[in-house]
Amino acid sequence: MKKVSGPSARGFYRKSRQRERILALLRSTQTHPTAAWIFDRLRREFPSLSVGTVYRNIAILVDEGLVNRIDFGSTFDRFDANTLPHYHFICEGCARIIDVDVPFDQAITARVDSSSGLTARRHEIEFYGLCERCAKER
Amino acid sequence: MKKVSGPSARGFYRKSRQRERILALLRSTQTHPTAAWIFDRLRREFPSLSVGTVYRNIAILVDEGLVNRIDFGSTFDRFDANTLPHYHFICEGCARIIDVDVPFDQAITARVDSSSGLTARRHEIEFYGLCERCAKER
DNA sequence: GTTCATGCAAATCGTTTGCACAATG
DNA sequence: CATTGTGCAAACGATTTGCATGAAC
Repeated sequence: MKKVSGPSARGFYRKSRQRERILALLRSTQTHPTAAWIFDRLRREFPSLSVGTVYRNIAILVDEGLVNRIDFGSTFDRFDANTLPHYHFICEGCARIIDVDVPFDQAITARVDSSSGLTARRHEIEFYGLCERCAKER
Repeated sequence: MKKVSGPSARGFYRKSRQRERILALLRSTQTHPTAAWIFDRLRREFPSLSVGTVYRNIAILVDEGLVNRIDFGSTFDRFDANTLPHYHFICEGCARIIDVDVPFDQAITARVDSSSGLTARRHEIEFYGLCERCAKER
């Protein structure tokens, strides 16, 4: 249970044309692209681009705080037999997922204005921070 | 952009000792196990257990609504250059992720009672439902 | 000139699947 | 006995990594 931080917070990165373009691409769209999508787009400009470069640069951009990775801080699926509505706390130190006793608030789902064309049926909340154990270790 | 539903909602599953134990295991813990963790535990009881069986049974349990899969309905990572706090809408029809204009409510983070030992620093919300396009197709 | 980023390809890792056999109903 | 579940191993798909070369500073 690890794999939480970025590539290496060494702080200094040389600039590269490829990374500049990846960031520009991500900033130019409202969608939430996958690495494959980015690769496909940029291949036109950089005919010899490789997927490794895309992944490495995304990791750097995430490390720099310019881009967010949308996941649960975990690469593999997790499962939960608690089928009652409840929220999760994800520890940024150890990646544990913990049920929180924050009351489930069904009214939040209704905050999505249906005039947007979106029909929200449910919602989930994840809280991020440090669990007791990890908070002490720092 | 697909892969949204379960194995096959054919509705009938024979019972199996392995699946019963997987469900019992998931119900016995507050953690949110990965398939590997389950496999490792059950290997003791079923020395010839295979990972395929674990995955197949989890899929069945999810299909039956007895277990939830914790992910974003997507197998690959997605990225977002919008670093301002905002919420996401995930379409259960096409798996698209859409920014919603629900006002960001920082107060929600404070709902995590610090007496629980958890230190929440931020939160995220995902709304699930159907986007305009998918709602029409049904 | 030294260091870091790139391209290429192979490796890794979580998950899925085809097949022959065992268990269920 | 007809069908579904299991184990095994191979296949898969997304992501990562080692290495030699090229770009950045």
